[in-house]
Amino acid sequence: MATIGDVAREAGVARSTVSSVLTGRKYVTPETKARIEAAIAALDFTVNQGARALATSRSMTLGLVVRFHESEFTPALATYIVAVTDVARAHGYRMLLLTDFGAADAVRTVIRTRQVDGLVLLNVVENDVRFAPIVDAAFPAVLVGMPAELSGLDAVDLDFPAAARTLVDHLADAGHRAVTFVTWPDEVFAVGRTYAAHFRDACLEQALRRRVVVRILHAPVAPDAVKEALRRVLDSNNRPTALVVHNDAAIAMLPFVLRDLGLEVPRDCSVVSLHSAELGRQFGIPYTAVESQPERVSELAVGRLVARLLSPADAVSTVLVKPSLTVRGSVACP
Amino acid sequence: MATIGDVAREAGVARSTVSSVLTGRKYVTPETKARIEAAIAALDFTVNQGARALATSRSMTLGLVVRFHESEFTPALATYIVAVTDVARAHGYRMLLLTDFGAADAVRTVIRTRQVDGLVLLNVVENDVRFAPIVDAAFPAVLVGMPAELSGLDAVDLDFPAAARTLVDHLADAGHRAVTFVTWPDEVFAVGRTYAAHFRDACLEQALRRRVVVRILHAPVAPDAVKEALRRVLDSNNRPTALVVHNDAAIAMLPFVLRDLGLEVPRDCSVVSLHSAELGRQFGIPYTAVESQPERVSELAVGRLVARLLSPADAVSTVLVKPSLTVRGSVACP
DNA sequence: CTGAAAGCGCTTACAG
DNA sequence: CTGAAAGCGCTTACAG
Repeated sequence: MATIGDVAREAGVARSTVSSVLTGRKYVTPETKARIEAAIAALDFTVNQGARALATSRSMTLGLVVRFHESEFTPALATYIVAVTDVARAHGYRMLLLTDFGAADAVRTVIRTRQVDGLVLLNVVENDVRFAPIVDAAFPAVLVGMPAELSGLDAVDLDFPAAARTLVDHLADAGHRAVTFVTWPDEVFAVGRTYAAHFRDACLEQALRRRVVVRILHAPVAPDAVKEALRRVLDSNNRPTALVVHNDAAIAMLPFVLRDLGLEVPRDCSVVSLHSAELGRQFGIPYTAVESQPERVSELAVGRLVARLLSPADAVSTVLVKPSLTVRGSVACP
Repeated sequence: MATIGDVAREAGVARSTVSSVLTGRKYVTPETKARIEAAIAALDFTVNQGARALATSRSMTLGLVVRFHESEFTPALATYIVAVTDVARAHGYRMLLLTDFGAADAVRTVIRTRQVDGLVLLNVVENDVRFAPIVDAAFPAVLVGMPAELSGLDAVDLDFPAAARTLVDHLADAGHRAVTFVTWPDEVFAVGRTYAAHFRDACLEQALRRRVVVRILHAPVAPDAVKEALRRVLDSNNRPTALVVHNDAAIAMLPFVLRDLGLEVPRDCSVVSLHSAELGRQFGIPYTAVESQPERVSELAVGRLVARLLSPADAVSTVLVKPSLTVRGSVACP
């Protein structure tokens, strides 16, 4: 493996001059530069990133901290992982993957060993154990998902309250007055998934405002259990005229249940949903919906983190991605 | 951030002695060792991995090369990413995530910049463009998935031929003589997914051996298209008595189609499948099946790579994970 | 058993 | 504009 010294010798200059053209931080006469570039090409030289990191004390690497909660339904995780990594590379950063191994300790260790310049946290919960070591070390980080109010960290997420209002309005505008809101199981709220709570709160508020009566169903995510829960709602005498669904498992299973019961959308029941874009695409979920925007969220999150690395004193910010409604004709007048 | 020099000063020893207790490669008297450990604790010292990597020329980092093929159906990708990373950590390795950016160049660059000690390739295809730079550099790597015969690289995968034989036998044993084999669309074969071809070949061979007549359906993966394709097969006069499905999109949509047509499994049609464990779990796919084993495959793959890092001269090996059949009562006598 | 020295491959003031 | 020197934080022969 050629080193910067080999290149310098080949080009007949000092190592520091080679370094100048590598970093581009210093003017080098075109002729010298050309000679150095020729030497680099001839020797097939590539800078040793580790050595550079040691010299600059910047690793040009970000850490992606992923957590897995068994109780959840997250086929969309890969989309975020890949999107975040792609965006990071576009900014010139590599991505170190940190899976959960006693999350708080993992974060503490990676910060202290100086392996990464900043952290991206996926699957954030309200009072995430990963926050403390980051805040303690005043380490640059960005959250994908909303924390509780005062985490002191940058965060990016879909605007779940706005999404809820959009969906409720869509139903209210069509004349619905009694809807069932299918949301996540209690555990999801309990572990502090703010997307669940924020969506629910906004949904109920907007319903009140629009004079829509809402019943809440905390549906499980296990396939059979969620079907059974949906069946009970749809097979009753006072069937709601519409469903607002915020539960990926439920929306994936809903078509089965509807067919079982011989119900048609929107004739017998209107449906709107908020679900992951990935799920929607792969299962062709045919309902009017707001879908997650993993690419957009990832782009903004990494962009924020990179900006903070450049100016650490920036004020902490929270960015909410505007939801967009895709109308698919699953809503009719009741 | 405390350095090894700070620790040495605090403990009143030389830096090299501190290094000896850090690496554990040299005997140090218990008293000195205790003093050094106390100093490490007092200063909250953690070794700078980059500096260590530079000194040892081993990064203790593996690269995970992920490719995305739009045409595919891979909600299971995250499972592999997380599993591989977990296993690597258990072996003391960090994981650098490399998403596709002109795959061959990406691999070449990461090898030359010495950022990783070895590579794990996910989503391998038959004549993967990522092979050449690895073989050229004689770089340690392991493939998750089967390459064409002579890649010269270690590989680990589910034993797809054995899985095919198991499923065909299961149907043949129950007396089925005319089955339809639902497989991946042509593109999947065309891009060189060996799992598709290996399964198909073994399926057809075993059917011949067991005197089962097989019709082949290359089903698309788009939700509506795959439903339509299944509908045509199941709604015909000469409906097969059983289905062998190897196509995650098809198996996910099959229950819809069956209910639409008012068909019951196994009364009207038997079903066996090979699909991803992730899909099976999240959608509760109710059919007798062989499921992918992401954890097991990941464990063996990383284990193989780590072993090769220790003894680079080992013979190249191909490991096939034995499939296991989960019987769920979706097969009856025709 | 311990320590002084050299070196891993870079970058960055600082002279010239 | 170019180069010699020091330094980033470790490890590893090699003396003692």
